[in-house]
Amino acid sequence: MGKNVHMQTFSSCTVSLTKKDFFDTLTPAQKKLMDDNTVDIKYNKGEIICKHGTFAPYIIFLKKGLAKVYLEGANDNLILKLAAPGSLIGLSSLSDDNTTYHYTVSTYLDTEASLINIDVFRRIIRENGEFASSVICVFCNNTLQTYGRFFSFTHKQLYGRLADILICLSDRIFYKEEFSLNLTRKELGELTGMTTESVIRMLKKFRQDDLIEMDGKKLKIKNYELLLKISDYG
Amino acid sequence: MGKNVHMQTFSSCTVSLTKKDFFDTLTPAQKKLMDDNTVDIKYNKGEIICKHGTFAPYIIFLKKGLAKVYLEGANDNLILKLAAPGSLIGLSSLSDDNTTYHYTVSTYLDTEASLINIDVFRRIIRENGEFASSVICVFCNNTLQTYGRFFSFTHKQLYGRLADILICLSDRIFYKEEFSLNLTRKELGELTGMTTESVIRMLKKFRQDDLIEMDGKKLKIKNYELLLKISDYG
DNA sequence: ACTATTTAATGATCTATATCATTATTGAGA
DNA sequence: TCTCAATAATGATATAGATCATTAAATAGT
Repeated sequence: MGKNVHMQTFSSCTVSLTKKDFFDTLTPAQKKLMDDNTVDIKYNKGEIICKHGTFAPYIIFLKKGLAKVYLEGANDNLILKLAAPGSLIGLSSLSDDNTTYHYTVSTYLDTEASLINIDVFRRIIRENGEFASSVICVFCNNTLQTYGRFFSFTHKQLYGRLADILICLSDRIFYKEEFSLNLTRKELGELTGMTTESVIRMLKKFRQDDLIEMDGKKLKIKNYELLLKISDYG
Repeated sequence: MGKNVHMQTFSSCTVSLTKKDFFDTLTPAQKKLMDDNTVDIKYNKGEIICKHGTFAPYIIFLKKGLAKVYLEGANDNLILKLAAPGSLIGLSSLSDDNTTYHYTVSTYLDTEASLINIDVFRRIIRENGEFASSVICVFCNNTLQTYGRFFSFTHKQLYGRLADILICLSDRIFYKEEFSLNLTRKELGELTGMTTESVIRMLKKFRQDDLIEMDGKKLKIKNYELLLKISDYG
């Protein structure tokens, strides 16, 4: 009976699950208002969508592709999360007193995004309680995810963190156990908080232990269960 | 000209600044509704206010005292933040599909809290856009703080993290440079993600370098500027 | 006031992971 | 097809910080 709530449930997975019905709470008038104040933009792989510290004129809704949300350090970045289609980016700029972007976002793949005027977004939050609740829901999910990631980073070691990410990529981004890895080892390192060299070594270990199979950019998870156990164990 | 936005601005400080006017957006009727569905409770030092995984009937508003919000690990905890008077706790349980507390909260000092019925809280969010915006604002601040902390944990070493916390205690909790340290070394360790022994060693180092002065539970910051530099440098 | 328990302090080791140095491989542009 | 730059791979070494072991001091309970 009941679900066992335990630290083991924390994962450093970085992707919130998609909310398809996010804009369904809008009235037709609000929908129109938003549409009139939104532009759709296509980005090539590797382009920057928004830059930490710049003024935030939009909330960004990711329609297609894949992006990383990160903090820039002196030498290395800290990836806060991967943004898959359905993600809202820039919500933390909704605060009235802090209207800049609080992270940099750039694309991994060719990406399409809707840029929604932030003042209109704010106005609709004030007008429409259901919509406001949805936004709060997104914040809740982001918060939980960040906490889980935080726990992983402080309590798991490299094996566990890398296992986390592989599971995350499989479960939440590519939706299958075999996928083409578009991330470099360096980027995997940024996602897991380890050096490139360590990523390489850990991946090798995983391959030797028959947990995964790699061929060029193709990666296949061979022993999902054990990988999950490694993620849990730390 | 302009403010230089840089990673150095990240701190592992754990306290959001107080929002005094949080409930000012409520109409008299909403204020009454909330009051009728709120109980005020006093907790002794060391008591648990809410436990990770239990159902969340309340949003907790901290009126007096000091509490820690943390995740329980097998051996050690991860303190997510310190809650000073003015803090709202349990907001992440507002999400409709996840109505449990996502962390444990216990008190450091004798503490007073208002427990606000969560359904009433939800209802008022839907009814009152201004209030919803304020809640979103709190989420924004929490998010920023968590990101900063995350950055510190992954990019700074022990010196920097301990410096962060001392500055935080001074600036945001006690509001002066000399204060009585109510936290044990173990708790400081949980706040900074290091072992008790390391806290002790770092504190000793700080004392030797004439950054701080300690006498029993009294702690005095002697060289605030340099401490800040250490926090920045990492 | 006296024991028992918790907390603090300190030194000696150990280890996970970073750092450094080098070579191999891949991919992109001319 | 060749060249240059980026990425990947691998071994050797260094180190921050954890872990372990012990003693000292402080706090609490009887």
